[in-house]
Amino acid sequence: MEKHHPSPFFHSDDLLRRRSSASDRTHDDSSDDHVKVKPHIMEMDFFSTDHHQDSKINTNGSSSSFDVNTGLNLVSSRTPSEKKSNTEMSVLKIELERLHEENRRLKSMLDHITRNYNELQGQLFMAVQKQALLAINKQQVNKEGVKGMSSHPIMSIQQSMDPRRPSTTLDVNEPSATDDKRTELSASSPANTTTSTMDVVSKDGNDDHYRTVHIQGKHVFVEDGIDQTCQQSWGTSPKSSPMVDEPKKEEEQVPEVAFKKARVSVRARSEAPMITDGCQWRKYGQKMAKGNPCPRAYYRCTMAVGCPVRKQVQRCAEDKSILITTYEGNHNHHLPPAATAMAKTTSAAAAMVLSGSTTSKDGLPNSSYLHSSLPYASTMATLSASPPFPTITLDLTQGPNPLPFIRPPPSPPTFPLPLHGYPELSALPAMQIGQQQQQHTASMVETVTAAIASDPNFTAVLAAAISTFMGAPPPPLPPSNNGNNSTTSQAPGSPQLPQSCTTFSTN
DNA sequence: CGCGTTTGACCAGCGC
DNA sequence: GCGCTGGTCAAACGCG
Repeated sequence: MEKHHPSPFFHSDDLLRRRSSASDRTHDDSSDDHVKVKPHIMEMDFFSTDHHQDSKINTNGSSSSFDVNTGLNLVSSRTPSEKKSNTEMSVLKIELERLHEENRRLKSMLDHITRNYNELQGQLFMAVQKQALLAINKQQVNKEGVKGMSSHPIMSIQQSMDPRRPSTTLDVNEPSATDDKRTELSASSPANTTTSTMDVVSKDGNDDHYRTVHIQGKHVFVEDGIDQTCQQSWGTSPKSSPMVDEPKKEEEQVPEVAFKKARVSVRARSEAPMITDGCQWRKYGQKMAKGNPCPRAYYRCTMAVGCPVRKQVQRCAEDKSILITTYEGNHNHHLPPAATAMAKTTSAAAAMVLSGSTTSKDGLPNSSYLHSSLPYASTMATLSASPPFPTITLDLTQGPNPLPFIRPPPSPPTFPLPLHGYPELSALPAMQIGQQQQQHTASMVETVTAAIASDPNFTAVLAAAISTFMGAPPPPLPPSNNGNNSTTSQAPGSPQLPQSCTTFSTN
């Protein structure tokens, strides 16, 4: 259905290359001619009306060589206007050459920048998670050392119990404001109306103890709980899906299993029935889901035979303009260039999630959980996880507090978002990284979340990152392979990750 | 005719 | 055990 188009860069470059190839050829010819064919030039000029030789020679700006090469003193037979046009042609060719070179330079620069961006983005989110967890540990230490922390502007700690299992949770800032077992590390700087949230789930050394970090605006909520993914298998139909029995070894790799079986979904406003994410999908079913008048559509990846990746697309019952798409499963093939670009862009960021598992403690849909517990839920992007299917949810919907200047374009949504279309995305992480090295935890978190809040598509890219990283082709394999090598390719050295668990849609 | 979508049937898991 | 629900299958259908 969805056809991916070659990158505009490729197009323009290709065009340029093709255009310039003519000049390349003539250029080479000329040089060759100068060296080797020179003895024959006389004959060629004598019988040919082709002016290439002349123009080549003229590029040297030496009209005398013209006479010498031909030996026919043809100059005298040319009109001044012909000479002039030849000169102009040469100039144009040189200019074309120059542009071609410049284009190549810019292209390599772009590659370089993209690579750097990927790395930095990954580092950024690694740092966010690290800092958040660091802050938790700090609080736990404080909690043990100091009692009555509620007077602290940032921290107040509250012990609570997980419904299923005792766990230590921290409730900071407003202990009585919510019953959620979470810790909020609040940066003190006020008045940032743009908010966005991101949930990061990590695991402790303890196998079944997980920690969810919600980032909302300037606040970081930390949530402890039990990791169910180690005990619970995820998947669709155990009977049918080839992905289930595909790699049975996965079952032995507990943490990876948990991650592989994660889902990633995105809530976003979109009028389009489905979003373009770089993969090809075939609809295989549609169902009416309970509590939602809109049917849920089931799609299967058709980019490779037997690719187990599926996705569900459904409109939100409360707001039909919101499209909820959920990806699950692992691609067993190389991603198309569009998806690969997205994967590259964001794969590093997913390393953050990799460091833990993707799960959360309660079985509630995280969107509702977050929306009920977070004041700006409708305007923020949320990335969360929830059992029984560990699901990373990205909420890109914008509600009563829209960000007028950063609204996504109204055109049909297409993922991955072309980075070059969002130049600020390239600049931001590097900026933030530079700041994070110098600033306090709180301000770092603030910076990060502000960056996320400043552009919903940044979050989209992040979500894409995580989901695509989970489904990204092994790094050593060449990207942009459209050839759907349907061999199950797991990088020998790289962890097995769920592939392309992503859902995208924008306005 | 091939490919993708539609749609009812079927199956499994879960809760009562 | 039964019913509900989610997920998948596969035959029928439509379109280019």
